[in-house]
Amino acid sequence: MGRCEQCLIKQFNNLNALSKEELSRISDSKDVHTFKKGEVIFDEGKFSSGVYCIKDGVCKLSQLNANGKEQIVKFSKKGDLIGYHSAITHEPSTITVTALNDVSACYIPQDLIKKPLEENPKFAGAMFKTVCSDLKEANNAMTNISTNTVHQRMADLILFLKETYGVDDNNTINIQLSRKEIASSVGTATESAIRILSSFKKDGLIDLDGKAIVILDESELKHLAEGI
Amino acid sequence: MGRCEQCLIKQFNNLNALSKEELSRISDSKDVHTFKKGEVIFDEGKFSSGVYCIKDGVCKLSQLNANGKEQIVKFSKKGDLIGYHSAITHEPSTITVTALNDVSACYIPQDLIKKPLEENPKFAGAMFKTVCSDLKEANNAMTNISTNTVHQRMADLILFLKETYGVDDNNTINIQLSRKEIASSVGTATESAIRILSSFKKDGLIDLDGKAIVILDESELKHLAEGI
DNA sequence: AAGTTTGTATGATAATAGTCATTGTATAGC
DNA sequence: GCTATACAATGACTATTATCATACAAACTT
Repeated sequence: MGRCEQCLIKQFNNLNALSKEELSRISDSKDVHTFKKGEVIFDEGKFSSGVYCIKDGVCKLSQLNANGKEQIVKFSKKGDLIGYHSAITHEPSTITVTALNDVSACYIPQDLIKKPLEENPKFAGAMFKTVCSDLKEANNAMTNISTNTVHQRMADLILFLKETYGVDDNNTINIQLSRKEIASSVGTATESAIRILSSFKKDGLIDLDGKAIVILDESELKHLAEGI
Repeated sequence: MGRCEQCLIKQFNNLNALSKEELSRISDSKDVHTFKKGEVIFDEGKFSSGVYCIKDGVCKLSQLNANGKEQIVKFSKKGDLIGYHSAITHEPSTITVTALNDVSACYIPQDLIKKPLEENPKFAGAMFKTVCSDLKEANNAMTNISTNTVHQRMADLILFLKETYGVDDNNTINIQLSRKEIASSVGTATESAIRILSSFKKDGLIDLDGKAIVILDESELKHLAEGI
């Protein structure tokens, strides 16, 4: 197993603010976990006893309402740290994290994160900024869901997926979600999500090939997302 | 003007984690600002050059979408610190803060907050927990807006207002919002909010007297909020 | 390979919520 | 106190979105 000191993933996250000694201590105790597509990494209501640094793969962070409807609140990918909430607040997790494709992640025991958080201002400051940014995104999502139509949010999601995960040579988005997952992210019923994707295809905005989404008219999608 | 060292408000927030020296330095530079009902404390898109500690009053934190629809993302009251986002991230504010009634707040210049944030782990840790808690609430709100009906969210808001601001001897909620503000918090149109409040009154769940809301049947409101 | 399960697609319909219009009612400014 | 303005309430109507039903396709199971 590789050493954290040499790991390139941390260039993408706040662990690069740690000192050599702190990294070395983490490297001695960390453990690489792998999760198959669909597997739950940790569960709403339970304590996550540590923090995961995602090495590869994408996962969804979601919540269930009282009637069992799911809302995806965030996607996390390579470089993201997940599970820090419990480590900071000593409260059970309020979200479930599920692998969307095969995920490998380094598990870092809670203590090894908490100590630098208390003693290393550079690391603490970086983490603080990350949470502030997450909060900003959550507020934006709330306003988006509340004030925009499902059509707008669908266009917005497609653009977000392109922005975040990129496209291949054919302008096909580099991540494949099920229709149910798309619906849970947009905040609508699965049937509505399917219908809107079909109408986007009919209107020449996108092409659909199974779960793959090809972006055909990005500027029109942008107009749609802004409600024009 | 009183000294921060003696101020009782800080018992309710993270400033109590500051050292005597830090508090004294803040006290020397702080400034009490007052805002009339409806006045904007700071604006979406602009930098807030400092942090406010609310001494008295209630304010709303809101965002506008592209079409000018408002979404209230949070209420803040006595003891809350607002405006820390810009101080941490050096980005313009993504929310507008507006006084809902007459507000007095101590303005603390950015530098005096940033220094303890970097050097005082106790204060930094407390602030970190606060932002994590805000994030948790924002995620819950997102799921609530996305998966619950307007009726449920209205019942939820009424219970939240009671929980947060209390009720007087007649079970009247100790804060008065306009119908538009209620609608912007619930995430619906003003007319819909009015209609739902009227139906709650008709069903004996609440009583309405101008802007005042009297809670008559709390347990039924709870059932409603949970979708039962 | 056949059967089972899960996911996708679409029509029909119903529920929900939004918009527009109108009237009445406070509230603020002069 | 009176007028202008904003706020509240409600009806009528429309638009949006969810639900239910069904058909078909894809992906596992054994």
